[in-house]
Amino acid sequence: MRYWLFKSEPSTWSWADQVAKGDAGEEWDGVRNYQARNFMREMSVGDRGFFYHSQKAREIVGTVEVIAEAHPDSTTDDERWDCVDIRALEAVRTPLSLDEIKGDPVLSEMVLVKNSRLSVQPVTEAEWSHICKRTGLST
DNA sequence: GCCAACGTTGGC
DNA sequence: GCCAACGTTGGC
Repeated sequence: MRYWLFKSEPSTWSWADQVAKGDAGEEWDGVRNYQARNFMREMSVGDRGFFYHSQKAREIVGTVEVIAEAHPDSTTDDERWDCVDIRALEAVRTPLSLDEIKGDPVLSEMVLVKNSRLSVQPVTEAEWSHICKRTGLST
């Protein structure tokens, strides 16, 4: 299993929106960046990811599971763009802020810190378990 | 609200 | 195929 991070502006698509979709989940559509798309094409059903709020919030708020492999993005006819489907798994007990991530030696090399503009990105197993521990997630 | 960083587009 | 111009994202 691999680990990822999905970034979203809460005003566009928030954790609460994702939770409201329940186990049926929802397409992670609207990605128009090749790097982010390529990562989605690498995903398998069962992969886990963090859900991160960008802009004003800037914090990890929960975990998600990939429930469908990459398929054409239904919001465009442009066949270049694929996306996966994800469902909400678990909310963090306390959100982990970007400042805390930057200040943590284990996490300061995260893609989130190094390439802040990438909206879908890989997370290492070490980063995953460390964040789960810090935020009270069951992994 | 500003601006740096980055990605994309299009002219040459 | 290079690079300038432009648009977008997201942290501050």
